Amino acid sequence: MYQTFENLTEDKKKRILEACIVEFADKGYEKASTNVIIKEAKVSKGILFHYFGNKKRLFLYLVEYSIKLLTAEFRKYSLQKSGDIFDRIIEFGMIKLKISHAHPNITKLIIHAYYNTPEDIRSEIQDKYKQLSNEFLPTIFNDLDTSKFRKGVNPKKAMEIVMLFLEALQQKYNKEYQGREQELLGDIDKIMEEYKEYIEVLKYGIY
Amino acid sequence: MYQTFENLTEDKKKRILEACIVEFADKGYEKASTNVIIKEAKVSKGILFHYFGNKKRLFLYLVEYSIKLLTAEFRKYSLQKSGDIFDRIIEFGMIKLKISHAHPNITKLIIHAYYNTPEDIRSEIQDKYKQLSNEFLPTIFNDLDTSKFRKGVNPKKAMEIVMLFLEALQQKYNKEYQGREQELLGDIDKIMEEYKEYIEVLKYGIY
Amino acid sequence: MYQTFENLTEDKKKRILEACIVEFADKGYEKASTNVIIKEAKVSKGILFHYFGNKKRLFLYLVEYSIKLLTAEFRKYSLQKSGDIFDRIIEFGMIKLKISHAHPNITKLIIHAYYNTPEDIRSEIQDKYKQLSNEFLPTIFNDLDTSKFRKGVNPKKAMEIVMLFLEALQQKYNKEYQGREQELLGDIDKIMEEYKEYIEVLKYGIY
Amino acid sequence: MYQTFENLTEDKKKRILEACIVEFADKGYEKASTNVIIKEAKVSKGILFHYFGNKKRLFLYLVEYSIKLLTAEFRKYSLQKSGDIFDRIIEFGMIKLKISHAHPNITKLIIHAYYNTPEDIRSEIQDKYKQLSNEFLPTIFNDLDTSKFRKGVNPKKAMEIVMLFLEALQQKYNKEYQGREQELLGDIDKIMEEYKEYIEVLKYGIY
DNA sequence: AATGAATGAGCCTTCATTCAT
DNA sequence: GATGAATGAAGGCTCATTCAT
Repeated sequence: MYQTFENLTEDKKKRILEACIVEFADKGYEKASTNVIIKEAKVSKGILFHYFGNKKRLFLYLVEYSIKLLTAEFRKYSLQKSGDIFDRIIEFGMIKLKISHAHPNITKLIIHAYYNTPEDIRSEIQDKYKQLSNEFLPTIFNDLDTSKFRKGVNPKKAMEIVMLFLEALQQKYNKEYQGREQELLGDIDKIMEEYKEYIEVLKYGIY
Repeated sequence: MYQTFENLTEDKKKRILEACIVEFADKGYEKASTNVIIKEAKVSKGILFHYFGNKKRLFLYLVEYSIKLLTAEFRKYSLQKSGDIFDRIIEFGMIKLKISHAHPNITKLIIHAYYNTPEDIRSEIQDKYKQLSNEFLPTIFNDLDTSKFRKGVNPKKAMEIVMLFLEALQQKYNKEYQGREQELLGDIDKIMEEYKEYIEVLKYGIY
Repeated sequence: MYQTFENLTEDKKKRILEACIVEFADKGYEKASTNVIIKEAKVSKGILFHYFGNKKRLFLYLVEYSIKLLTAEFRKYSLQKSGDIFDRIIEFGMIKLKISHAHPNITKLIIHAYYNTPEDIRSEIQDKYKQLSNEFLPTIFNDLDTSKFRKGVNPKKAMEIVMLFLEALQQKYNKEYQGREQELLGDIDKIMEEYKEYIEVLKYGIY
Repeated sequence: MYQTFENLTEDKKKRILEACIVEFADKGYEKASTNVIIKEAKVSKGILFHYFGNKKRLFLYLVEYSIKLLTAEFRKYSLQKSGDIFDRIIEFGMIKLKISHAHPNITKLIIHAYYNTPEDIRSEIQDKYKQLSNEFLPTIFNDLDTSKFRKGVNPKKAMEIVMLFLEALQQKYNKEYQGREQELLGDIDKIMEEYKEYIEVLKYGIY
């Protein structure tokens, strides 16, 4: 599957991928138009479907591609294996923000795919997301030093709270900067400050 | 705006609203079809556009209507003004769940509108959401008894954390029950249990 | 169903019907193109589907229309109620030929529909054909005078033979004149001669 | 023409032929897809067109091949040269049925080709059919013992009637079993019984 | 000889919106 | 106010055929 596409010259592959990602990131799955894509990528109608079969599979491919790319990006930043869990979390959040900013369209596409998954590829997409968290959550929570936790605090629940909270925070920023993503870069310092402040409260609560 | 529609007989208004809400809740903004709506509502094509101008303004109207309706529902449950903030939050969550269940389509539409806002009415929709939270957040956080808060905990930030967390939790459940909303009812007790457990950890952290 | 179309002005209806019939008669169901039809009929894409829903239903409508038209044509020639069965059959065959010639495209469409029925409207089309034969076969075989039949000849089987034979003959001519229908007119006398000769043999056999 | 194909290894030839026959028999000429064929036959797109030029010539080749195959099959059953003509005809019908059943796809393809010939190879296909009947009709009608014929019966016309009738009968069964060809096998005895009965009437008529 | 990537016209159908009545 | 016929661009997708390799 997708073999034909993978074998293309780097240049053409890039042209097509870029056109697809921009279109899907911009319009979301339903409104994205294969016509716009082929025009932008300067390829024929037939060949797009020759590569990807149909729109759904194309989208699935893009999600997969995006996740792989983001994964690779994450790997570049090797998290400190030791240290305080909240320090790690803060670091993790910063990395996330940086990557988001380096690949705004990929990020947009991924977010879109997460919240508006086309019904009949939902499970496949969810699997891919699960893989992603399976790889990175352990990195964060491994060797968790629970000795500092207050008595009566269930470590598992505590970490779930932290994760849910991080997600909500990310989303808050996504919504806030929707349509003016470029401004996010300028505000990164401010954001990180706020971010740390939040974490500080959580940390204070759990320790 | 919408005046002609508002002046309709209660019966016709209801028929149209119901048809619209079901369709938009079911298919989302993009895929919702005005054809389906007019067929279901038994009105003519022309009149729908006469009332609402275009699909976008129709959707905007529905969002407004839904928010008003949910607001009214919330007002029925007058939160205890005093008492522990976390007790209030738990109560708030329960009310939310109950209302969600009493108006599943309205809830669906509202969630959809929040996450997939059509670009050119985004700010208008976001305004409406802001009004909503402006009315209810104070209800929860008013007369906040911060005396129990641990020293060094910024009450405002603490409450923001709680709110963000609640939102994330809601979303977690939305995703979990996507496509099988009816099962949520049966699981309500389990959900409330988990909900309380989470809150307990947060509470423990802040007090 | 089809009401909207039926209410059109005679002129427009005719234009559309003509375009449809020519296209379907010419190309058959699968290859007939709605694009060609709308271009020929000078109507918009949307309106064709507004009238008929989809290609299949359009075809079904045309079959129905054609059968009605042919039926009406047949009725104009009131078969002599009495007289020898074979005389009636010969007359019937002549009428058939004449009508075929007066409405070559309708005939073509009908034949096509009979032998290449699109799978999922097959039963509906077959029903319509059954109605047709239900109306006219009795006209021929009513008050059948079997007194002249040779002993041992099962009248029902004999008539079945005659009918099957007539059909085969019709088909033989259809195939023979395929693509040069206009020449059939010139050959009608010759054909009728041959036709009578065949019937004569059958008659001779049965009496 | 077709030389390159004929020179292929038996195995590859068979693979291609089988794939083509199944596809054309199943879908008919128009809807048959060369894509399906090459996938099934495991050959490249280019080579199929290299062998056969285009879809039409491919189909023509298949018709030719099928007719040759059926011819060969017929030859295996050498009709009794003498004996009553109607006995021969009954035997002929039985052979036809048996062969049909032994090669259902070939039969289907041939029937389709007969009734839905693509316009611009129509005459070529009709020629091939003519060859077929030219070979076998004499087999049946040779040494026709007309002594038993009733006076006044033109033997040639009589035989034409019989042939036309046989064709009509075949077609009647084709239509009857359209879409449930496999059931024909179970009904073969019943069919042969009916077949004989019809012939009996004809025979009775002519003798 | 053999491959299969590439083409682009064509397919049927849906859509929000307009406008004469 | 109310109707619904009419528009035609756009949708995803398929197809036989070509051609560089």
